[in-house]
Amino acid sequence: MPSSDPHSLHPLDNLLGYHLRRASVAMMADFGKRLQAIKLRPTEATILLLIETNPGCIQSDIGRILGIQRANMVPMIAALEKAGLIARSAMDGRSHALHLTEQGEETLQAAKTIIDAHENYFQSMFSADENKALLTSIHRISKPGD
Amino acid sequence: MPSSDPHSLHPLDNLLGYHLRRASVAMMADFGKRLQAIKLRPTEATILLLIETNPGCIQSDIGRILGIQRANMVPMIAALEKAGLIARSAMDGRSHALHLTEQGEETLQAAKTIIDAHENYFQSMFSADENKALLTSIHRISKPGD
DNA sequence: TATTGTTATACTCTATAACTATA
DNA sequence: TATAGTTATAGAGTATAACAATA
Repeated sequence: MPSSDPHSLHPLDNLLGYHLRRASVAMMADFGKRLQAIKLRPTEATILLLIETNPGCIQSDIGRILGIQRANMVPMIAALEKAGLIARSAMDGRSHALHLTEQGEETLQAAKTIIDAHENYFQSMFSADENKALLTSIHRISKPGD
Repeated sequence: MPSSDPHSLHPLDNLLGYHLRRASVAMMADFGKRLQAIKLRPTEATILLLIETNPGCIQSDIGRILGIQRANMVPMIAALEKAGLIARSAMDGRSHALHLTEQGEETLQAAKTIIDAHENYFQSMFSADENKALLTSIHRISKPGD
């Protein structure tokens, strides 16, 4: 096998997909660990952020934004309601508007502090320019339509 | 709430961790879909690459490199052996050297063609300079020690 | 006819604890 | 004492199919 074979020497080294996965796992692990302090999981914190920005949205909206199946949204929303962080009020006969409770807003503020610390921890690995370039590039990969 | 709140307008837009996750999921989905043609899963293709580059390695080595628990390596290696893609030969009484079979080498070559197409599909979103910067940045996040 | 919420289910991936045999 | 392989098990996350109620 020729030594110029791009897979030979370090077969994973130039693979964007592999390192994207490892980086994502590393950040998710750090985020999850930090969120344990307020008994939230990463997806739950993300849902609280979305409800704050889109009060009155329905759980199917959130599922579409986050790429989560409707069926899998059910236990997540139920858990947040049971924990007293969100409230549901009937819109039509089939959908319920979602809002943060007072406790949900308080928890979200704590989550935001954690998110900032977590993001700063990783983003401080890079210069401002590197950071902007990195976010722009990753956006391009993750955006569905673009 | 002040409009300068970085979480308000598009609460996920500036979150590196969120977009890293979405990008990783997008690439993994594409990779997995392409690999179905040769009945491999992403992790299995990665293991074949590592065995080719490190013939005679043991499954615990692979687990350490990929961040997979020893217990979870067992069914993966067993499946690759059952599929006739790898062979095990006793080293000591407790560990087995791993090698690709002929069929395993053939399958790996097909996997490499798929990997190249998959990587090119995503890396063609960027210029050569952008690509290098992106890989360098992601390496920095995913590398354990650095 | 399409959408919302729901249940049930299954499959993958991951994490932990314990055991054995070997070094 | 530490390591390699293994088993069993439990917890997430994710995917599909089906159904009732509603739009």
